[in-house]
Amino acid sequence: MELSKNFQHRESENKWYEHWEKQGYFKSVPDGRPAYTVVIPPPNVTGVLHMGHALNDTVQDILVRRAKMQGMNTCWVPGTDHASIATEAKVVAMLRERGIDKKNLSRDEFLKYAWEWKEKYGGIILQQLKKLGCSLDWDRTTFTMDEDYYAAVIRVFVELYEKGYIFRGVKMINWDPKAKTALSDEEVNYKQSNSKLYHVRYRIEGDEEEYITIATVRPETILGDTAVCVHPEDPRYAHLREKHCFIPLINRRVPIIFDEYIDMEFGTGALKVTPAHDINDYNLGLKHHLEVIDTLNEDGTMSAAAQLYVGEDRFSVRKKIVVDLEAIGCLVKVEEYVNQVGYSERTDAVIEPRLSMQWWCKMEELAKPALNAVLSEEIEFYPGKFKNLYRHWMENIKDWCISRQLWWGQRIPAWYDEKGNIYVAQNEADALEKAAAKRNLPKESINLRQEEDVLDTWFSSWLWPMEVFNWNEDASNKDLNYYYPTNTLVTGPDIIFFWVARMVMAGYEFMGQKPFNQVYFTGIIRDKQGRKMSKSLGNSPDLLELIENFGADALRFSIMISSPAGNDLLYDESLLDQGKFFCNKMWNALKLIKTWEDRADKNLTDEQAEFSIAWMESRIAATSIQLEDMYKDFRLSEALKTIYSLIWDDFCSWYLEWVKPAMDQPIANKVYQKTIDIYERLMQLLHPFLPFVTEEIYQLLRERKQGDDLIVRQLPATMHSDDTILKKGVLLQEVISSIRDTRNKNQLKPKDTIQLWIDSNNKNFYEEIQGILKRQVNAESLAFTNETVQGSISIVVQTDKIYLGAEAAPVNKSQQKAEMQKEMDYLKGFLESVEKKLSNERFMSNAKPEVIDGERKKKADAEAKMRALQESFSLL
RNA sequence: GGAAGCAUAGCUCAGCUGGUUCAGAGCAUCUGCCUUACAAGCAGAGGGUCCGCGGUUCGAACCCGUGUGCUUCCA
Repeated sequence: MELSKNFQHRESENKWYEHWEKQGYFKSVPDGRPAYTVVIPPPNVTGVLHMGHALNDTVQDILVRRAKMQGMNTCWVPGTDHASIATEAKVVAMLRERGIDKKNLSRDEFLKYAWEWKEKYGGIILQQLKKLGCSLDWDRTTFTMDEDYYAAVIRVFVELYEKGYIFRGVKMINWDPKAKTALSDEEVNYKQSNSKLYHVRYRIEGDEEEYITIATVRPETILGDTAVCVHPEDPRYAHLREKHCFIPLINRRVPIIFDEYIDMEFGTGALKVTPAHDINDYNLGLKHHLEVIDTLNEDGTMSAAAQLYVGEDRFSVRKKIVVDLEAIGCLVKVEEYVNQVGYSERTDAVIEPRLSMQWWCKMEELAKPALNAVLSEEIEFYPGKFKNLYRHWMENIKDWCISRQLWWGQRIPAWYDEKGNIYVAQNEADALEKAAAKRNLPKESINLRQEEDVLDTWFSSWLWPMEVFNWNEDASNKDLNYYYPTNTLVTGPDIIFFWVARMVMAGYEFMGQKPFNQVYFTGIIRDKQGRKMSKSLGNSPDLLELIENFGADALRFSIMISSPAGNDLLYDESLLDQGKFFCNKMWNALKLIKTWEDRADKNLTDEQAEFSIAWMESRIAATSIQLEDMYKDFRLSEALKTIYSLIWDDFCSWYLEWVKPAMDQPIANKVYQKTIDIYERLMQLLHPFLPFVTEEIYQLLRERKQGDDLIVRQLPATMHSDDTILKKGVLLQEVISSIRDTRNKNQLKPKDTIQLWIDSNNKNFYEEIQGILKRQVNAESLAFTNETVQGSISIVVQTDKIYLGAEAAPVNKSQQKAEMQKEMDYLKGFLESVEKKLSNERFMSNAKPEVIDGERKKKADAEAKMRALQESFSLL
C-alpha cells in the first residue's frame, strides 16, 4: 500500500471520531467493572471553544482514555449551562436585530425567543468538542434548564428555604446597569483605573464663610450624601461637633458625624457619606441612623431622588456636576488618582454599588462539611497549593446573592399575596395552599403573584455532578448509585469559589456525599505577553482554524506539552509546529516499517537484532512504570514529554536505526513482527494524548479484526525491565555518539569509512553489538586489541579505549592530548570531591548506606576511567 | 492594606524525598550532511553566579531567614 508523504490529519480525524462513536466506545452503562466518571465543567451555552476549554477538555479526555485502557467503565458526561446574563444579552441583541424591543415582550414571549436562540446556537460548543476528539458519552448530554434539572433547582431552593438558609433582604449589591441585574461578588472584576480625585467644599451651617472639604472620585453621588464624617480625634474638625453642613447645588442639610472608621491621612480627612451607593457608607449609615437616598435608576441614570440631572447617565453627570460645582465656587481642586474600579464579568459595565432587595443563601452551615472534606483530604486537590485558597474563602464565607433580575433561568418559586406575605413552594398550587392555610381564607379569595427574579446560574450548576444522573427524578437510581461520587473534576482555579466549592457543599447537603474524589486544577492560558486569554482582548486564537491547519493532535500536543499541573502557561504557536512535526515523524516511522512488509523473511534470523529488541522492550517497560506515577500525580505534561522522547529518541533515532536492514536487503520476520508489536505499544502509551494519529497508525500497522481498535485496547500488565540491558544500551549509545563526535571534529565526511579497534574488558558486549556499532558509525572493520594502535585517534568511553583509523583524517596529537587533559582535569576534581566525602567521618556516619555505596562506586568508576585516560595519554 | 506564588541557558519552562540517573527539555544559535522513512529531517557542538545576602547540614537549585524584582488572588 502506498502511504502519503505526510500524515493527513483532516481525513483521519473525521474518520476515527465517527468510527469510535458508531462502535459505541463513548457510551457507558453500569456494569461489573469499576466506574471512572468525569463530568465536564459545563461550558456556557453561548460560548465557543477557546483555549481554556481546549486545555481543560483535553486533560479530561486524556484521563478518560487512559482509564478506558486500564479496564474501567468510563463515563464522561457532556453538557452546557444556561448562563442567564450572557444568554439574555445574546437574545436581546438578536431581538434588536429583528427590530424587537424586549420591553414590548411578555415574559413568556421573551422565553420563547430565548429557547429558539438556544436550540439554534446552544449546541455549537459541543460540536466543537468532537473536533478536539473528546470521548464524551453524548447520550447523557445535559442542560441546566432541562425539565428535570429545572425541577431539581426549584426543589433545592424550597428545601433550603424551609431549613432557613434562604432569606430575602435589602443589602448593598453589585449592580450591573447594562444587564440591569445584581451580580455576586465573584462576578465583579476589579481593574486599576486612572481616575480623578475631586476636592469639594460643603458650607458649614451658621457661618457664611466656613467650609469643610471632602474628596471623592464619584462626584455625582454627592446628590445622595446624607452626612459628612470625620475622625473624632482629628483636631482640624473638633470644633464641628453637633454641627451641620449643606450639600452644594441642592443645599440639603446633613449632619457632621464622628467615627473612628475614618482615615485621617486620606484626602482631607473628611468623608462624604452616601449610604445608598457605597458599602462602607452604608454601614456607617446603619450605625449613625442616616437617611438613605437612592439617586440611581436601574440603568445607571440619575433618579428623581437626585433632584438634578434626572434621567442622565452617571458618567455624563460626573462631567457636568464638576463644571457646575466649579461655577458656584465649591470645587477646590482636582488630583490624578489611581484606584480599583469594578467591572461586570459578563457585560464589562462599571459596577455600581446599590441597595436592593435580593434573595440570599446563608453559607456558613453549608460550608462546614465542605471545608472539612478538603482539609481532611477526603477530596484531594491537585496541586495542593489550592487548599489554602479554598480554606481562606470558606472560613470567611459570605452570604450568597442568588437572585438575578432576568427572565432566562429558573424563576424563583416564591409567591406574594396582596399584603406582601411570601410563600415559597414547589408550585403555585402549593403556594396557594399555604396562603389559604396561613390566612385562613378560601383559596379563591387569594391573589398570588410570583417573584419576577430568576436564580443565579451557579445555583443550578452546583448540582451538576448529581443532577446529570437524574438525582431529582430518583435519588436511588442505578446510574447515580454507580457513577456518584465522580472520580476527577478538572477545572480552572478561577472558578474554585463560583463552582467547585459550591458543588462540594451541594454534594454533602443533598447527597450526603462528596461529589468527586479529586480536583485537578489546570493552569490559566496566557498569551505570549503573559495576558490572560479573553474574548475582550481578542487574543485567543480561533481553535477550529488551528485544528484545520495543524490537526487536533497537534493542538492537543501543543497545549499539553507546556502545561505543568496548576501552573499558568504562556501559549506559543510554535508549539503547534512541534506537535505537527511529531505526528509526521511517527507517520514516517510507519512508512519505514511498511517498506519491510514485503521483505520479511521467515527463514532469516538476526542475532544482532535480539539485543535491540530486548533493549527497546526494557525501555518501554521502564517508562511505563514511570508513567504510572506521573498519571497518579497528574504530571501530564511530563508524561507526554516522556512518551515523546521514548518514541522519537529511543524508538526512531536508536531502535529503528539498529534493526533497519540495508537497502533492499530482507529483514528477519521475527524482527519485523516484534517491531510492529513495539510500535503498537508505543501508540497505546501515546493514545490518550494524541488519539487520532495513534489510532490511524495502529490500524495501518496490521490487518485488524472488527472491534480491534486502539481506543479500547487494554494495557498489558507491567512488563519486566532489565537493568543490565538498559545499561548496555546506554554504553552503546555513548560509544556511537563519541565516535560520531570524533568523526565530526576530524572533519570526516559521512561517506568516509573508518577502522575501529577496541580495548575493553567487556569484549562480549562489543561482540554482541558489533554489527550495530559498525553500521552506526560507518566503520569498515572492528577488531579487539590490548595495546595502543599507532597512527589512530584514541578516545575513552566509560572505561573502554577505542581507536579510530581513518585515511581521510590526519591525526592531530596535540589537539587530542589537550582534549584528554581537559577531561582528566575534570575527573581529578570530581575524584577529590568524592574522596573528601568518603574520608569525612560525619558523612560516613550520617549518610544513608546506599548513598555511601553510590559514592564508592563513583570513585571506582572515576579511577578506572582515569587509568584508561592516562594510559592513552602517555602513549600518544 | 491582607494572602499566596514565582525568580534556573538568549527565549519558554521542567527539576518529586537535600546526595552525579542533577544542572535538564523544547525553541533559538553554531558546525557538518539533499544518507533510500522523515530537510516538517539526520549527526554533532556551544551556552548557566540555579536572583543577591545570611543560616541549617557531612552535603543546598532544593530546607530556613532576609533583601530585591515580578505575578495572581482577596479587601
